[in-house]
Amino acid sequence: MKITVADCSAVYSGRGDTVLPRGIRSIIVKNDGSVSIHNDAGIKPINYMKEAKFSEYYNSLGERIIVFEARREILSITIHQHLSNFEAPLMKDDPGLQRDGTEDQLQEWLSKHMHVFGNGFSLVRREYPTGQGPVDLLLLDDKNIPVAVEVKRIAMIGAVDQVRRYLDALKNPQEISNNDTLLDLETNLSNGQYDFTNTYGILIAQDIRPNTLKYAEKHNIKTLLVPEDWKSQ
Amino acid sequence: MKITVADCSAVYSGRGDTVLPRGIRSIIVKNDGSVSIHNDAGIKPINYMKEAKFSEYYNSLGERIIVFEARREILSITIHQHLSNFEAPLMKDDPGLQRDGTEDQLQEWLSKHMHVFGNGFSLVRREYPTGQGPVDLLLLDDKNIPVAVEVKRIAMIGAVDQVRRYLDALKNPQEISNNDTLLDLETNLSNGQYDFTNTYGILIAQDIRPNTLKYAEKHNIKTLLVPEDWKSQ
DNA sequence: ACCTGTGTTACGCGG
DNA sequence: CCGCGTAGCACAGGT
Repeated sequence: MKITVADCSAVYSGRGDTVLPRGIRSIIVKNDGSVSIHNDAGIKPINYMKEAKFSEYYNSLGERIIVFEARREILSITIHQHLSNFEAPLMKDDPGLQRDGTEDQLQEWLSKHMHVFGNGFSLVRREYPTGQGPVDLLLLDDKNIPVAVEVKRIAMIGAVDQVRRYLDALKNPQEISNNDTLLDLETNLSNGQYDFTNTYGILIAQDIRPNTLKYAEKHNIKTLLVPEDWKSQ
Repeated sequence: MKITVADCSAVYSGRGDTVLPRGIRSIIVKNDGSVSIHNDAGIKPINYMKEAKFSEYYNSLGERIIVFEARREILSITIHQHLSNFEAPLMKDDPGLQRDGTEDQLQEWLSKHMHVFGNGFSLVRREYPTGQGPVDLLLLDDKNIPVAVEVKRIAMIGAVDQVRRYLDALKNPQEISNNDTLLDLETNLSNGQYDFTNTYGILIAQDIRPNTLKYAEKHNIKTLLVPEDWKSQ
């Protein structure tokens, strides 16, 4: 990874359009071709582009212009004054980050601890396809009614809408989306055994925001909190 | 901004929990106290924390441990081997990025080009409060029916849900959210003049994804595309 | 401080 | 390549 400190300006065009006025910043070019222009605050770069190829030119003032290109995007950096350089030789294959308590782990844990949902609940399958994307968990309750469960670490209003979409799709299986996978279709067909007419939704999370709680209630979606010590159960 | 290259490992605990195994990386500390640990690929740092205060210790192996703390978060970096250092003196106040074609600009432009919506449309107001957050534009159509318009650059499925929430809130103004601002309430009261019983929604964007189009149709929300050359009109 | 919405979100996964 | 969903999302703007 190579760092250049320079008085520079930049123009980006692609997914959006931005202009970065002249100023002194760090330009970081990584081994995979990713570039970022950083100022002296915050986490995110001001301008950036990933896995790009670059070429260099000189303008009429003799200033160096570096053009990064990829995927119908272009980032052009003008070096008005080069200040310093630094080379950081890093690892080729970083072992990478290990996350803990992710939604996926929570989903896995819940699939093995049905009692959290109440008595008589059983798992049909994780990531059950609905035709509007897979629902996190499909359960059967004590009356054998299928239940669509959305799992979140922090549940915000969009999570309720997700459940509504899934329930909608489960109740109206005739609506077949272009984006359904073969798996979707096969599963739905082979699972004609499930009667979704009375299906309902549960939103379960470690934290549910007050507005989200209200919104869920309004749309008859049940809400549950995950036991705080779930990881140690 | 100070860059340290080191063989390091890290543990983060706060909004989530992560462990970063030992490896050679760049540790960037910015002037506002933000830290990021970067590997040699991609745009995002592996670990990071913003505007944190740090303190240093040495463990029994004589390795330096830097602990960053803020807002009930903690990031602990162990320096197994220090490799190099670099200081990049940047500007205190960066002029910052100028964006073009943002949703806000698009909204502004649309508010002045009602003809895009059809004949006889007029603007009531931008950011009209609904009790479920402000709708981007509130219009009156040729029959004086209020129309809730959601503006997006790229419209995905969540945008449709947003419109549904707004319409819902407009049709049922008795539901007063905790998060309504005074402005919300005042405006809603003073605008009892509008009859929302027949209100409907329009989703307008530069790009609407196929699934989103279908989903909008299903819920009787109209969709419109912004003229591609809107910026030059 | 929390909540809401945008972003060139980035990133990973699946098709 | 697109579509979808998560993220320690970051960040700005409001209350």
